Parts: sequence; structure tokens; C-alpha cells
Amino acid sequence: MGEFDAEIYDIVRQIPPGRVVTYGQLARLAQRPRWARRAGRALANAPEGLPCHRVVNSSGRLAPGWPAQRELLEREGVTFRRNGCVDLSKHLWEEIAPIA
DNA sequence: CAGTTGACTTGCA
DNA sequence: GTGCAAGCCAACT
Repeated sequence: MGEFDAEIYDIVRQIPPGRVVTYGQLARLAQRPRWARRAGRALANAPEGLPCHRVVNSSGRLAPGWPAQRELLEREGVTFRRNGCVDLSKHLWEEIAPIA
């Protein structure tokens, strides 16, 4: 595994419960702004125990072929819109702490 | 080696 | 809100 993948996993482990981040955000935080797709690939091959259910795409859409993800998020208090997407305006993780 | 694919994003209609 | 096109870049055929 490359350093990028390790960086992604490290960041994902720091996502607080009840919050979500986008693949693009992960890529930026790992200092590879254009590697959103590769971030997705890294998570597809993610080690067990990684809270990768807190990662969604820019629209708040969940990972395909993984119905359990929604339940995991709901369990943490994440709310969903009627179209089945995460309400990003409420649950998107702020990379930089808000000023006071 | 060339073409396709994907847990993506942004922009425009 | 939805849908489509282009851009993206490593991994896979």
C-alpha cells in the first residue's frame, strides 16, 4: 500500500462519530487534491475496523453495494434526506475547526 | 502498450 | 431537486 492510502486511512480514523467527509475532502487533506477517485479505491480495499462508512461523495450519496452503511450512520445520529442522501449541510465534517 | 473502469467532482441545462 | 458531459488519475484488462 502507498503512503497516500495510509494517509487516507489515518484521516478516516479521525472523523468524529456523527460526521461525514467526502472523497474530495480526503484527497485534499492527504495533499493530493485530484485524487478523489483514488481515495475511493483506497477505501474499497480498506482494512476491517476502519470507519469508512463516514465517507460519502460530494452529493452525500452512499457507497454502492453497501446497504449497511446507512444503518451505521443512522446509529450515530446522521440524518438523511428524502432522496436517501446524507444531509451534508448538517453532518459534513469541517476540516478546520470553526473560529470560536 | 492502448483502452477501459471506478466507493469522484464540477459545471451546466 | 435531477441528468448529462467533461475532467481527472491510478489500477486493471
